[in-house]
Amino acid sequence: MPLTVQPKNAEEGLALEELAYRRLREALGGGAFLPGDRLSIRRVADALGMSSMPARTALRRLAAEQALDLLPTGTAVVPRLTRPAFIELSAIRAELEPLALRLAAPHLDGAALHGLAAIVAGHDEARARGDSDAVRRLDRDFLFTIYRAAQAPLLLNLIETLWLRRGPIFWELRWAALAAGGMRHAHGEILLALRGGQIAAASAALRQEITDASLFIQGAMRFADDDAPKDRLAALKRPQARALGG
Amino acid sequence: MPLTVQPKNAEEGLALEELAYRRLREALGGGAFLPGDRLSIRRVADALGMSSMPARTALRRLAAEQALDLLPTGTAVVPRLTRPAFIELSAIRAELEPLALRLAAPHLDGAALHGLAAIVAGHDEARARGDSDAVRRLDRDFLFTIYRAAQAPLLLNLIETLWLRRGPIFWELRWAALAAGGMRHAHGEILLALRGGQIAAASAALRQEITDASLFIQGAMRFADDDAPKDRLAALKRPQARALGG
DNA sequence: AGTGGCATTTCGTGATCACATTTTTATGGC
DNA sequence: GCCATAAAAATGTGATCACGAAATGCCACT
Repeated sequence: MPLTVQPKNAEEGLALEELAYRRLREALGGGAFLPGDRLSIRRVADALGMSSMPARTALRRLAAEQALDLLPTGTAVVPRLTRPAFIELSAIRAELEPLALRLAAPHLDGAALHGLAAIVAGHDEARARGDSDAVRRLDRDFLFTIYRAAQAPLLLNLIETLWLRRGPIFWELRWAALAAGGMRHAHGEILLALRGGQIAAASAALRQEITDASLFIQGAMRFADDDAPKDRLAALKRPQARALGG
Repeated sequence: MPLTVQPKNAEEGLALEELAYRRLREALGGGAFLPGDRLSIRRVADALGMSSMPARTALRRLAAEQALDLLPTGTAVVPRLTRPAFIELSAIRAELEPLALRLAAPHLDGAALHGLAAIVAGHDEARARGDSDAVRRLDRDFLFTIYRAAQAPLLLNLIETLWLRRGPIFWELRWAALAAGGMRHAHGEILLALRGGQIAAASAALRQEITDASLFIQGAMRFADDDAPKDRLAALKRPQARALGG
């Protein structure tokens, strides 16, 4: 992941398919789409100013990575997580991310720990400012700085995919994210354990954080399947409610 | 209205891309290719009797699933696991597969346990016969019967992907697989624990099996990175060593 | 106004082609 | 015999098009 951001120059020499893929991936992770949105090949191609081919390939790639779902007709759609799917996703994260932390721990030298401390400090400051975007970004930075240190490319890729798939439902929770200020912030605790060489404790704290966040979201979120039955009946009477059309 | 034409056989009504994908996936899992083999779009398309488009899409899909690697030029290549990559893969499996077992345990009723017992019995018989292919297949059946019972589609998909990626190196180990007869066979132990409702014990046994198998393979296998330096020198003197498959 | 049926638009799939780059093979010089 | 070099074959990418299926919109009819 490039640290320096130079979109124009960076995108200039890229293959079109790679450009489309990155744009779509960024849009997905950034909450540009809502769960249920349909992304047709031609519309994406038009929006990106390219022919169908690169857009098609990019959409298929994201679908293969589980970042998009495919309708039976082949149309790509932003995943609409059901409650069981979200629980499953959280359970997988609760296994893989502590694993990544344990793998990373031996590689975290003083400089790396110092960098993590800076992230935590920045996070606390951002939270004091009420800058929820910065909080979220720094939360992510803290964890992925650790995961990258694991030097486990396959595992890192899996975790990124899981986050990407969780992305859309998180952005629908933008309102709840503010309330999440009351959620226990475990990164300081994790950092402390890492500093002390207590790898198992750090791993357990991370697992606990993931589990807690999952429970919080399960409580705060109304999932697609939760209200589906009654909504279907309601939709018969009031055809507007929330069409899934794009 | 007929949604799609009823296929005469399983492959008849299939979209070409799906057919290519399944054929390639089956070939990969079945050991038809060797690590390092290059699969070019046109050659695959020719072999399957279709145009480039479906073959291209199928190869890209497998690459996105990490079942194939891509050279910088875009050519697909059967993954050549290095030792660190294999260790990483095993570590991920050691987390995810026990998780799947724990999720599956509540759903394993008497009939399911009976089916598992039949698989174990068949496995023991096949091992007595020296039928290593059947042993391998029943080993896989035993585990995936459990994993499917977890009713966790995302997790199942991840595990399948990991197995697919591990596939090629396993088939290079065909010779060693026979010697693996001495490897502890933990499935009976797992089944016993499941029968007794000892989920944690079953999970631990599965994790131990994965770890043991990983260590065995690490000992028996010469990985790509292990002998790369000297082999490159040898290849300069004997240019034939191993031609790329087609 | 509600409804059934039909036309239009949109969509994914797959074929074919041009183009630039890479990889392989043949060639010639040492 | 060995290696650099050029010719040739192979390869990935992306554009464009045709085709059938699906979704949408429209309008006449009741």
